[in-house]
Amino acid sequence: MSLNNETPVVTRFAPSPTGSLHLGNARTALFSYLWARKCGGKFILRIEDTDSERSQARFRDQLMDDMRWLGLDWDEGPDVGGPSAPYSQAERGEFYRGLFARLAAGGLAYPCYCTPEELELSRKLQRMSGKPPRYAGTCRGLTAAQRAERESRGTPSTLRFAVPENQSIEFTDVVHGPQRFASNDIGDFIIRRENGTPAFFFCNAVDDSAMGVTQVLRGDDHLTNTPRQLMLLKALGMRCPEYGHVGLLLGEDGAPLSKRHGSTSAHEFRERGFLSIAVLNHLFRLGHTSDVDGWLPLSEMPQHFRPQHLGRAPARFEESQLIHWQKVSLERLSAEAIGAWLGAGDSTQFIDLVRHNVVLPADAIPWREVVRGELAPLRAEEQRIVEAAGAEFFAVAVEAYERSNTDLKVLTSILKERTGRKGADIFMPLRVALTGQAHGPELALLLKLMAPETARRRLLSHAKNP
RNA sequence: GCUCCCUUCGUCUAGAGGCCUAGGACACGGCCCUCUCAAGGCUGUAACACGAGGUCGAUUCUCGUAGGGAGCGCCA
Repeated sequence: MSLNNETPVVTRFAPSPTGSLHLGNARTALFSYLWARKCGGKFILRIEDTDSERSQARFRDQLMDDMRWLGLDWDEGPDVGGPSAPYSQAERGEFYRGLFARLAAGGLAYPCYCTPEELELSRKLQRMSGKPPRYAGTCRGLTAAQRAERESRGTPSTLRFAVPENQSIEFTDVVHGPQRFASNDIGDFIIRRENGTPAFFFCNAVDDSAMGVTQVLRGDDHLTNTPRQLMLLKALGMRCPEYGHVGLLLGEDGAPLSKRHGSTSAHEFRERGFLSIAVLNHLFRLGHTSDVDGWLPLSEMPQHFRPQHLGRAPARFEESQLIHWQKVSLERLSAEAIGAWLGAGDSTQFIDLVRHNVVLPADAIPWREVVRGELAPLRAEEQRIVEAAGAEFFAVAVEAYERSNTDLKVLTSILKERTGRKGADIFMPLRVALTGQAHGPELALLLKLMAPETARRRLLSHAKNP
């Protein structure tokens, strides 16, 4: 139904500010954003900062900054506000308290006085006897008197949701299709921690519902958690959103994308100089197939986003593909934009010269050195090219250069005439001697940009016999 | 251990019983262009995890097997 534009689509991205924006999260954020934009719906940003130990303001700020960098702007969120404010869970305590009271009053949740140590032990025992490590229900059957007794002693407690017995929870996942789980496989879970803060299963579900979210796109790792949230919303009589679980993002070795794979956060790619639109184009096709193969600007992605073509299988992130989109994206930039991207105040000629030989800003550094700095010692391969040409060749080259007025055409035609050589036999030794490398931007322009004494010195250094 | 999910070229994937001698993109190789690289054009190598079952016919349906992953947390 949502695919037919019948209901207004409201999607959200709900990160917890405990680190920088992971690529996998950036991808689900992109998909959620695109879904909302495709349907003319709303995209909400909600900060899940209930874990005060790990949540940090600087992470939240960086998260929002990186989202903006990607261009994924939100209609409602902690900074822009909206009808469901506040959008930081740390500020929604009052809302949660009301729901906790309702659940407790209705006998749908109960206080649990078990200590973490007891729970740990219980889990260990269950695991050892080959059973799923679930909450044993110790405190579920406590009488009012027993509870009162513990309360009077000041025993700390959590609040657990009383999972209904013998129920079958069914739902249709947007990407996985029909799902069915048995409530008996699910233990009573904590919805309020000892310190009074709400736990993920709870606040995540009730906020989605309360904020009017219609489509929740998230990682596959939440699929088996979904029945919990569905039961919770049902117990509260709240509307359930539709859920879609996207395959996880893996590293090149097939293991979940983690630090040891190198860059894993949007921020790291940003800092290395990847363009946001390159990252977006790559993410757009990881676990999603569009009806177009080519590069798309963000503004055109919504119309080519197809929720029904979201992938179930986990996808590997390969940097070589990102680099492809980076190259394509770079080609679309003006010289001014490339200059700003390089960030070194380069001349227009220099920018035009190197822009097709550069993937990241750092790649321009060697060419800057070629033009106005020092050459690194030649590597074996380049050394061979120079030696094959011979000292005599460079002696002629120095003379030719003096008469060429930095014009490569003149220089090569003199060399051609004097040495009888042609083509690559002339160009390659010159390229290597002048730039130190066998590959690179157009030599004629490079020569123009070089200081005359630099070029002269480089040619001369090969003109003498060792 | 229990529950659930996943499995097409190296990678991202198309494919929803005959259109598939399995298509595209990236990467890789070759050719053309060219001083080189890049770009561009042409072109090549390369995949349905395995086994049964149903069907006239299976990449597509069913069931197993194997491999991978997730969940079972006072993390989200």
